[in-house]
Amino acid sequence: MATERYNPREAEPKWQKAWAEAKLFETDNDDPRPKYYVLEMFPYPSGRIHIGHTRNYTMGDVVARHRRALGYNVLHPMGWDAFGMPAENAAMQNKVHPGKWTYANIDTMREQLKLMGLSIDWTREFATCDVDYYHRQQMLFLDFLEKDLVYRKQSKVNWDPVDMTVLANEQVIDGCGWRSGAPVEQRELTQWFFKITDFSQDLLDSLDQLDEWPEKVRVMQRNWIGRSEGLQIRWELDKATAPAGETELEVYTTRPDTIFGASFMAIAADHPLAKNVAATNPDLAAFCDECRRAGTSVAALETAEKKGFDTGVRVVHPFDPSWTLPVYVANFVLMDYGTGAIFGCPSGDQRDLDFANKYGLPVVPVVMPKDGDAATFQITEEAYVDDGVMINSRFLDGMTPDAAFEEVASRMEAVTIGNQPQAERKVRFRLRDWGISRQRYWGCPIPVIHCDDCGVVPVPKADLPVKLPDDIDFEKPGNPLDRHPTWRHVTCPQCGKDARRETDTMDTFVDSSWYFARFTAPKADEPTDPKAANDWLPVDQYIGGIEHAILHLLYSRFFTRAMRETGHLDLAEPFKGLFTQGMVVHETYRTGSGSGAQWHAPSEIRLEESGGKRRAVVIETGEEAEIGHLEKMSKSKKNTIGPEEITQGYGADTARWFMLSDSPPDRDVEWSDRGAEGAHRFVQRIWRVVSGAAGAIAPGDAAAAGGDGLAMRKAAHKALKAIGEDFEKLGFNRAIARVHELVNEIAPVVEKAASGSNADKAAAHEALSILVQVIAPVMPHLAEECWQTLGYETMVAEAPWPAFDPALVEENSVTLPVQINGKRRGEIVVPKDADKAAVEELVLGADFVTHHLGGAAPKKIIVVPNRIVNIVA
RNA sequence: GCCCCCUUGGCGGAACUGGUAGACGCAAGGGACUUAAAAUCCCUCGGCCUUUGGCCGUGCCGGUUCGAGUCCGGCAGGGGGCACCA
Repeated sequence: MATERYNPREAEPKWQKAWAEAKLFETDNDDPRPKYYVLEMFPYPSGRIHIGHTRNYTMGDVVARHRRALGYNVLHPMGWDAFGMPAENAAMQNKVHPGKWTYANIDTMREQLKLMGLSIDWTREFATCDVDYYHRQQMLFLDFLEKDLVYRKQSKVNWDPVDMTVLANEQVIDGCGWRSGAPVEQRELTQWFFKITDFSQDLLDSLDQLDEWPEKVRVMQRNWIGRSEGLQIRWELDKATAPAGETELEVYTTRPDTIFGASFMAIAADHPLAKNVAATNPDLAAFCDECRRAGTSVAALETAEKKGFDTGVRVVHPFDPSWTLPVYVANFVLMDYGTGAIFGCPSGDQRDLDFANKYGLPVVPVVMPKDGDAATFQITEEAYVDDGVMINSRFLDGMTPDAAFEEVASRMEAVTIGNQPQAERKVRFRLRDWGISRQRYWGCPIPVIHCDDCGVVPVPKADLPVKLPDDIDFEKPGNPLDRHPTWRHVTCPQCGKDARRETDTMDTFVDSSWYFARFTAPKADEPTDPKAANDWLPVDQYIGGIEHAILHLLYSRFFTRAMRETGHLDLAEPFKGLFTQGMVVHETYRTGSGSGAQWHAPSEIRLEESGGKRRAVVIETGEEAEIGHLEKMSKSKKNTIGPEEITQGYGADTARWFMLSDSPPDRDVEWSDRGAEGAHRFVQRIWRVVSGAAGAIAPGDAAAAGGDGLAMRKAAHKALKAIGEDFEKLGFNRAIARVHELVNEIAPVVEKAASGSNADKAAAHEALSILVQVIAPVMPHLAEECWQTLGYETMVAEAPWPAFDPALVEENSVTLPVQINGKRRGEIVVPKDADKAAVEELVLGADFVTHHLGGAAPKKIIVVPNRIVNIVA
């Protein structure tokens, strides 16, 4: 039967309209069926969607459609992470209001997303820059403030002295501001912080329960929280060298066992002792300034050359009053960590060793391998960091480091100096409180007022929202909120006098730390409807990029706990299942180099192949472009493919199918036109198989089918079982491979069945129905078209997932490979679950076995039931 | 610098919990159909050899095991994160 080609340009809009009219994807909170919440990390509205974005929405959509078919009440919402710097950059460059720019982008991107046929409940959509949303975020802030989860303290920022603005780490390039090029300073500002450290231990312990998270994300979070058990030690300053008013230096260490290997103390440039000495020592003051000019990021500090400056101050060793050690200011010690001071043990730490070698400080080995020789064991270029035995450590000699730790700790705890023990055991966390102040316009205003008399006064809830003013200009440097003529002037809600609004806005990570809760009741007056939040949360399956493995996920875990303390919901962990997907990458095309470099979009390029070498030619100019590496799709490198380019040609289903084929979902996938072509061929093949047979087959008594018909049913039911399991494990690429296998198996049989018995026709109808249902989550439009063609009157999007017949899935015999000495020599067919004795007998009777054994008796026969046989000769 | 991940044919990848390495797809080559092209269908497709068979082969070196892509130790290469990008 001749059939027309499947036309996605016609079918896709048609079915999207049909779904929308039937309101199939609008979710009712009161639906009594079991709930399933699937969520993809919402996008930043940067301008246009490219198919890189759509891959994870497609994954979520497959999960959503599959779960819906399994009978769940599915929540699958979408929104916009809409505050942030790019809007301000656009405002400065294009003189367009950040809000206007953002909402225009959202409109464009929503339309693009809709082309993909995602089963999203659009009635719940919001953007975090909607006043309705940030109004509720301000309510949360006030509740947190009341519960003592928010406070202010001094903290450092990257300050651009020319642009008069605070810079993000990414805006600091080689120590200079990206726009002004001026050297960046570190400035202390009073800023707002969330007390995430209140939950350090709980955030750490609860990771063990998140067993549907990738192990690597849990490891990253564990390291980030960084729990350590150590000793806080007070070192007495040598009176002859101590500056006025200073008597001791407090140091935190996780290795008190190495105390006899100590050869120097290192303190942060901002340590009070450093500041004290610097006041009378201009050279030190200059060195401290230099340290402050380095970036604020750990990576910048750690990769910078290790430098120190001797303060001249000496400390006295706690176990030897005659032993003094120098105190250095060092550029790798951070005031935020521990006490801002460490003792350096060069033999046991590579960084300390490098430092000691540079400044000619002693290196005394204190731990050596168990079988080492204490008399000759030396450390010169490489520190010894492993376990072993203590040496050169007086009363610790011969102990393990662990025992030495205990010994030092208990001796020092027992010594009292000035009414306090000399040392204290302390659990510390690397995790720092979350600084949320941003000196920017395009963010959620922090709802407080500064009054000269009353201090910091929260904005009364009745006065919320504190709205961002619309009339702003980005012409001048600095924060537009600061220099707005009227916005910041208010009366104090407590005393009625003139007061000033807080002009800091919130970190955009705050916006994304509770949006998943807001989706459960997006129109509620309070931040959440606690019943809806508790019913829906935790999110059953959260899908997003690995780049959010630490901050976004940790902040959201904190927020959920804080919202529980303030009564907005009643759970601790927001995301039950987490999946981190890979990116879609594409090669880049560049002409010119350096500052004259120009990037070209794939659509502007023609690829040629000659002599086994690929060449890229710019179509318009004929110029050859350099083919660059596979990179994440980005606007700046122009290596993006938009969904329209696909939907206008092959259709959304082809793009969805291609993006989930081949590459496992947690790895990157390379977009290639050939791959997309291949995916589209398969779309047409399914259409051909289904539409070609549909008119000649009909539902009926499929169970009566034998021979090919039975084989076809077995193939379909086996595939159905396997694909269902793959979808549950998010094994989309495996599911797709199985669909290919299924089509390969049934296509020839279906054709014959069209002219066969009624039982064969029924078997073909059943097999094709199963095929259509298993492809429906990935290729929903094609599936609807096929479903209709097969004679169904309802849509496949609302059809329940079919059940496989266990009898058709079970095999009663199994092919066992037979190895002799670990090499495969042949195979035998045995009944399923045959016992070992029977298998051994069969194996020993096989020709190829007797041939290989050459008459000798086997030493041993290993039979792994239903798996393999290995004969040891 | 620290932490984490990855490495299997020409390419993307499959292989459940240590049990037939290369499923499935892409590309390539050959054939059928066609006046021709597209589309479609069929065959071949890790390497080597003395080819109804055999040897080698999962980044490299070593180990555990009857058996290792999978586990352990070491090394190399590539990628990601590092607190104001989102």
